[in-house]
Amino acid sequence: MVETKKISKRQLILDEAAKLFKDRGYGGTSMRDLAGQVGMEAASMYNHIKAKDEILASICFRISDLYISQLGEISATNTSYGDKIKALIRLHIRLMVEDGPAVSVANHDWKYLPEPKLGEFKQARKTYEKGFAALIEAGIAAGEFQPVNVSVALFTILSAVRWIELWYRPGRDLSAEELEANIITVLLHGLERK
Amino acid sequence: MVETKKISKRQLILDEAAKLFKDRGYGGTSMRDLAGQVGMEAASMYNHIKAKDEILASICFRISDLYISQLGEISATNTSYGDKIKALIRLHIRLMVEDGPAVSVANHDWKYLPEPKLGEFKQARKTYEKGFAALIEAGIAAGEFQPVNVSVALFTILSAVRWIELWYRPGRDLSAEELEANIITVLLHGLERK
DNA sequence: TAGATAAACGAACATTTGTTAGTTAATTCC
DNA sequence: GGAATTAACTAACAAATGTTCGTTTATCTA
Repeated sequence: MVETKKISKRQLILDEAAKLFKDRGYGGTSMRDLAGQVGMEAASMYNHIKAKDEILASICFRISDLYISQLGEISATNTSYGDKIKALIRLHIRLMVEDGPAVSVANHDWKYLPEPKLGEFKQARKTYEKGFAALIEAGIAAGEFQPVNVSVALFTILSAVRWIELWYRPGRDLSAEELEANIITVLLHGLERK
Repeated sequence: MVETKKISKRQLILDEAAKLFKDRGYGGTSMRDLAGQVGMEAASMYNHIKAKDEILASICFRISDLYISQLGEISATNTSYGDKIKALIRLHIRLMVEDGPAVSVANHDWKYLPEPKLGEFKQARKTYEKGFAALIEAGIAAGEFQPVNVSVALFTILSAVRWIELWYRPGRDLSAEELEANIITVLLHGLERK
């Protein structure tokens, strides 16, 4: 038997769902829309998934798990806090470029998760933010960073990389590497000349 | 006749709509939900508004008009480019704090505008971004700013202030003024110590 | 090859959606 | 005070929603 289906039908549904959710939003995407994109009838999809909101949950938690595990690895490295922050910024950019639609859904449509999934996701996000903030705080304590409000710095960084999804298209005049370098310059060194 | 209704019923509908759209999204908010919040039946609202998407358009264009007119004023002032950028950052923060729900809707739900409104809004946004980018470019040319990619700087700044909506609550331990000062520090001077 | 499982289908379901129609009560105008 | 306008209501609409049902077709297993 030839190995033609490298990707499961379920994964195909999740991938197409991420694209549609990103473009039209969760509520704006009907199961019939999605089925049309996948190439089957809406009813047939229920052989592979349990419900519409299970699709959403699958996408969101895959991304949040990824972020949290990566944060753990980066925190544990033996480098300066500046380097850790840079690594995190690079992680965000890389994930956005490589897994754009899913990241976008995890950023915007998570609020349509039904309880108790909603609470779990919020907690996961908080865990990530806490870990990120701890690095900034330690960097300030070590004298590496300016004594700026930690929450403000955290969200400024998080949102700066989040915007990429709405703007960056692979194959723009800017490579992913240049994108990283420029964002890091602005965030870590500032726009104004010293 | 006593002057009790300082605010029109239409404006009340628009205000409540902005809050609901922000929380549940445009598609996630039904006209019956909105009517319940306003305090009348769904059908009654059609005495004050033409259609659901007209509500969305009203909110979005009020905000975009505001931004564009303010950008014009700030551009025309006789100050350094650093000061102009700071003024714009302050404008974003102030609008977000004072008119949060509407700004949030203009940031997220504009994509559900039907044509031709959608095209008009996109153009308005592009106009604003062009004007903002021109200031950054001029600042670089004048030697005030680092020679960073203009688009990256633009979107890093725009998204940094956009994040406030999801995080800042008036009456937090941080005042609006401190918020401004901290964000400007991070964006213009950078996180790292010089 | 026979039987079992997986995966597709069309049809129908109960709700919910935005909106309109027709009507009635309140307010304003002359 | 009568007429006209405004703004509210109930009822209903057609369309779209997520999902289930029973059935058929394809695929794998023994």
